[in-house]
Amino acid sequence: MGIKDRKQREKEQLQEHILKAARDLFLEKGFEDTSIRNIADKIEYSPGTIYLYFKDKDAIFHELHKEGFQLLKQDKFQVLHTVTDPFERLIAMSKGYLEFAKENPDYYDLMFVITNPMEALEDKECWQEGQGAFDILVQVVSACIQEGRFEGHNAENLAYTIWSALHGMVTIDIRGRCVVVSEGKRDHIASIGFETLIMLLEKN
Amino acid sequence: MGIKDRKQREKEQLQEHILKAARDLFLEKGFEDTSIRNIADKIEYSPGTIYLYFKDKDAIFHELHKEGFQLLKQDKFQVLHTVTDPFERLIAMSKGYLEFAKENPDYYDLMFVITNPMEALEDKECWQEGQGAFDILVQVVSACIQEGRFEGHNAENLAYTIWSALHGMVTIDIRGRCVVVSEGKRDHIASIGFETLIMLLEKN
DNA sequence: TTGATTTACTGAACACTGTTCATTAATTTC
DNA sequence: GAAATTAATGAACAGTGTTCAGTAAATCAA
Repeated sequence: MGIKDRKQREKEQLQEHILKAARDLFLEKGFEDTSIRNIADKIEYSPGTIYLYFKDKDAIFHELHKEGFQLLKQDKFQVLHTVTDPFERLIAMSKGYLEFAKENPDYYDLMFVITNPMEALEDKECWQEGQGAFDILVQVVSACIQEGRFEGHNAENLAYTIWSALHGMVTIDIRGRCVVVSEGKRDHIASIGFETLIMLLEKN
Repeated sequence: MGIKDRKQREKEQLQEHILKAARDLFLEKGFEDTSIRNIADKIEYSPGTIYLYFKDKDAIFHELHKEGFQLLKQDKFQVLHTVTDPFERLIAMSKGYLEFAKENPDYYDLMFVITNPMEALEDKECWQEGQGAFDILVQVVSACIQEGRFEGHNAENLAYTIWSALHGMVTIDIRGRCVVVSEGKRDHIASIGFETLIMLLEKN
């Protein structure tokens, strides 16, 4: 009976259609200005229909948040395998992370700042997407330590601290708090911060 | 003519009354769940009245955001004058910053993460409250450099990087992203990060 | 082919949100 | 006491996420 198969296909197609509309609106107008009614208007369905395909608004943006992590992996973390030296890999990973944030500020906000998509986690102790990315960082730091770097440091602790620094730079920027740094540096302050962080790490 | 004086006083009293209600609700239920109508209900005035005393919701929360900075200064930065050694002062300041965030997560969110209060800046290039705090940090780092520490580093750049690290730790926590660190460390991970950061700085 | 059943979708309704503004009430001035 | 100023109201506007009774179409069984 192929009818059920077709129905299933159609259901997935409309779900993907909703997601595409949500993504387009989100990347154009941001999270706050993307409403269920906007999405419904765009795909020419009634608002109620959205709820037949997604539990609520958070579920939609959780899906987009997952997309963000896929993009980060594909665009920035994939190439890390080609960098053999652990410390070089750490540098490349940090740089890629900052590049991703610069190129996709809205996705970054959704992935690491906005609380809504986290509400859609079935198990709130288990944030797979973030865990995957963090584990890679811990691995890289671990490899550095095994090479004799970062004496006296614990891999997870140091990974967390490096992540914090990078995350801090990005959020200071995307949440409009970088006006405190002198005007000449302001628009590339994350790069400066990155260089400074590497300097700090090199002497450890 | 004392009538104008009294009227002025009454106006300021109601303004303060509105602010108190807003503060109470905000600290109890957070930014998102505090509405103009909530505030109006609490002080037993109509919603329209609020707009006779504040331009809009952002203006109210900009005022609370300012309060947060006063609190940070009084509670955590005031005592720094007693710490004479520059590096010790840098450590004390960082620790105070993290303490403030832990004790006042909602205020922190308003001061450094939520974009709304920034919309109420008359000149968006000039964020006085943040600037004041950042300048103190730059001063402290500067004093360390003058003492011979942090060779090859620029004061503002390093201050920004340290701030980023601390800010990153706080926001990872308050925006629910610290679930990626192993369970045993999770609830005091900012302290661990702080120690790690100090270790990094000590070798520079 | 017809009738019963399942499925898909609608759009009005609910309880909210920030904000505005004509109207009303009180106070102050002349 | 009348006029003018000031303060406060609350309904109205345009929006939000979400639900659900009702409708229409598609599928199934006889």
